[in-house]
Amino acid sequence: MATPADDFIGRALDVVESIPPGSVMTYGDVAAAIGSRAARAIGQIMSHYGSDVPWWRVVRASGHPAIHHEQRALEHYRAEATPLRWSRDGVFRVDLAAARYTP
DNA sequence: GAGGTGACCCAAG
DNA sequence: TCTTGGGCCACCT
Repeated sequence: MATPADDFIGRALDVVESIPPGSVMTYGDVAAAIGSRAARAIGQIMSHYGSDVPWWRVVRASGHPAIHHEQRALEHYRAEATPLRWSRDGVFRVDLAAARYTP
């Protein structure tokens, strides 16, 4: 039976949902997890369907959260004790070395 | 069927 | 550490 998760979108959302609290994955890792390299497509999907998944656990390869959503993501990181690296300008990024989730 | 867009990735300076 | 340029993939109209 073809469940919604069989679609590219469903799989992407399923991977994001599988990320445990306090951990994060990069867009590229999510794309690779479903057998694709469409990191950008993940972002597009998140912008439309991310409302139903912990999108804040998905960050760029540099550790920066979804652009224009940094403040919102920060609230979740602090609530989940996600390891962060702060810059002198008040800019933060996720410490992938400690928070990157590898299934 | 084709083109434009995007919550991106990588390599080099 | 930051910036620039090019490339890849999937979605939407």
